[in-house]
Amino acid sequence: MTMTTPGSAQAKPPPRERLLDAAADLFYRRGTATGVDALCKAAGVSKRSMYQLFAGKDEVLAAALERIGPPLEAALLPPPDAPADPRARILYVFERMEEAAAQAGYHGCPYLSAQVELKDPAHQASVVAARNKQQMTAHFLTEAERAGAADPELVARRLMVVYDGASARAGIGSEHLDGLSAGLAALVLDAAGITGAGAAGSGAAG
Amino acid sequence: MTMTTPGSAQAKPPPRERLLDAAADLFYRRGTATGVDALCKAAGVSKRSMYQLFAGKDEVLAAALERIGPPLEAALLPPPDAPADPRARILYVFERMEEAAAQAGYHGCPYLSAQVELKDPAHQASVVAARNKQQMTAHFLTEAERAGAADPELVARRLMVVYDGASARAGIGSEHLDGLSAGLAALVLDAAGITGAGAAGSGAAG
DNA sequence: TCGACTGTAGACCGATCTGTTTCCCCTGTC
DNA sequence: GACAGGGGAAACAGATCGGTCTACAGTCGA
Repeated sequence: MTMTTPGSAQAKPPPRERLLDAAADLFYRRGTATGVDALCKAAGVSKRSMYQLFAGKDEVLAAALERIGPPLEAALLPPPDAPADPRARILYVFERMEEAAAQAGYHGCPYLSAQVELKDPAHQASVVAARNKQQMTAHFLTEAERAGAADPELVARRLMVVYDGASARAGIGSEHLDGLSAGLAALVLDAAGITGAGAAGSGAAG
Repeated sequence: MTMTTPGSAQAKPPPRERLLDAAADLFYRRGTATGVDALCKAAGVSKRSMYQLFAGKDEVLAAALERIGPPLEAALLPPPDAPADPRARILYVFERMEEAAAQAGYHGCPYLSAQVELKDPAHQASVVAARNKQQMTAHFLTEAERAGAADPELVARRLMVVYDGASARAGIGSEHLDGLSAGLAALVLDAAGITGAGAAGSGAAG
């Protein structure tokens, strides 16, 4: 076996990872119109290497969106062993998103941004984005089912609308969300009869 | 007076209007990355004329976003003399938006798309977009105040989140919204105690 | 020391980008 | 008919686009 992966974690990761990291960062901050020259320069990778590792820019974009999936889920979704309360496990997502949205440099959900920018739902990066967003929908759906909601799919769809709307508005700087999305999500849960562990029902005031 | 504006409404509008119409269409359908060559060709206007009428592409984009404001408001906001019921005047917006979103070629709110694509809130087109979106917020705020809501600004902010989230998800083809946004808006109004003209209060089921 | 291999640097290609300029037709006025 | 001006067609410029290719430096095992 050739030592393509150095045994001791030394200076920098291999070109492929450097490319994906730079792509996730640049495409998110500056948009998918960022050129491959800028991308390769930021990654410290030659274009020759990039085109050996990927078929083209679109594939790099799709792979970068794929790559940020696990860390994004880890940051937004509650760990499987955390609180068992479905309501808490749903509101958790909105609380983490609002925390992220309060940071400087937040530009909304990277999947939604990519889909809006590309406009073509058939683009491979759009497909990856849609698939990853589906995981959050699945989380909402699972918890709504666990909570015994009458129409868990409606709950999940409503929560996704709240999530995308709030993150988008925060991402373009039009909204500061001090609990706005969490309050809206709580409203959705109240209407579905998904109450907290031992809490009472419809107490959320307008 | 030279006959720059022909007295009789003949074949085609002047170059400026043709440019703005083509810009609104192309930038919305293909994104703001559309080139000026394609724009001028679609408008039937020479680049020479375009750069005489506008300082550059960015100014054309901003002017095009400005131009679509009045017709968009006319299509989405209830006419001032229509129903006096604040709840109906709010839900009206979501019903019109869902109708538009059901049409082929819908790609979400053009203002939000532009802001997401440009990413720079200081871009003149982003400023125009933000100003125009503010008018819908003002409509929601006015009606929430008229309805005597305890926190009309919160109601307006929540409604904008629902509006942007639903239109964005419909625009990228991830959602079909059969009353989804209107139901969510109704939930917001219920929580704020904004009931219909003679209707009862909190009947919306999850 | 010698390939074999990997990866960087960067020239290069044709196409396209924004923006400028030239040329010329067409129309209205005198 | 002469002429002024608006505006379309298109060449042009310099930069950048996505993508290909050559040249060379470093590192490995033998």
